[in-house]
Amino acid sequence: MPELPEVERVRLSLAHRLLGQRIASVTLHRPDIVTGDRSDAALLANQTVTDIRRHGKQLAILSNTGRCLCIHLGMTGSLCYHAPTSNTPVNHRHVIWTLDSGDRFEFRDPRRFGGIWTFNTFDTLTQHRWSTLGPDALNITLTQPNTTATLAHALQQTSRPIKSALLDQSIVAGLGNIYVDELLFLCRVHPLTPAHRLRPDLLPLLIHHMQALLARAIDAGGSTLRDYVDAEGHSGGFQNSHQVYGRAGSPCLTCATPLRSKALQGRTTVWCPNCQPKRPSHQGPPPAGSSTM
DNA sequence: CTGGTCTCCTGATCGC
DNA sequence: TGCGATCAGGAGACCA
Repeated sequence: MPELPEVERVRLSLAHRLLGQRIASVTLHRPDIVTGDRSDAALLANQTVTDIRRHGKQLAILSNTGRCLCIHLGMTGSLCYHAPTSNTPVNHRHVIWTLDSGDRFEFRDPRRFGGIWTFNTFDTLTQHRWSTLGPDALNITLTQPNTTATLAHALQQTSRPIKSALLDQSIVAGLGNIYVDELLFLCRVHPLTPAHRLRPDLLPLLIHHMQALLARAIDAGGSTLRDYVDAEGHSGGFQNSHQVYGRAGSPCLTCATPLRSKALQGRTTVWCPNCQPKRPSHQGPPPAGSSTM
């Protein structure tokens, strides 16, 4: 479920509750979801939370000792904060952290596609596990030409469909099935367009729409399709703003053409055959005098 | 290198 | 009411 906007909402809501709090104890119900050192210390027992960071869809919880936990929510993972008295679902709670205050936060993950990785330092995490990730989707901006160039280069290197390339976390970290479909619709790009055939002058448009889309999704609290909630239990509202995701067969909100869908890489892909033709008009030769990158 | 398929799991939903 | 088939937001392994 969680893609970048949802994970960012979890980060913000968790930080609001957790920063400066000391973890009194940790209960590990399912050791196999933790990779690396599974000791209480590695899971931050008796430590104070100093920072919560995010890269793509992954979170890092840092403590005053320098240790850190990397948490990946997978499809159904959630990190929820609870007061001592709250009664919440007790199944699939794999790890429970109890704070000095008595409050607790829990990692639940019914499908167990998510997981937790322990590291002695945040640098170790960034140099190993996170080193294979591309730039964070929120950090690719037109005002930082190097981030734009990195993405442009990665896309030029592959003939895979643009949809597959954008889902690849080593090219850009944070996009998932929902937001890639939404982004390609906004850019009027057909999802099967070979990445290296994307016209260079479309890249600024792609980046512009990516930033705007993610920002709007974060503002709306993310997308809740089934059971996504942030650390304080709040659902998202952005699912009501989806233009194409989940709307296969329904009329395009722009031109009323029925939206098409097809499995690509095993993921349902939805697009408008009229707004996103195989050869969009704006993928023809650029107007004279237009800039290229 | 590529896409397609399968896999890890559970649960919601739909048609019969 | 029950039952099986189908489908999910992620991601890595494997095969052709």
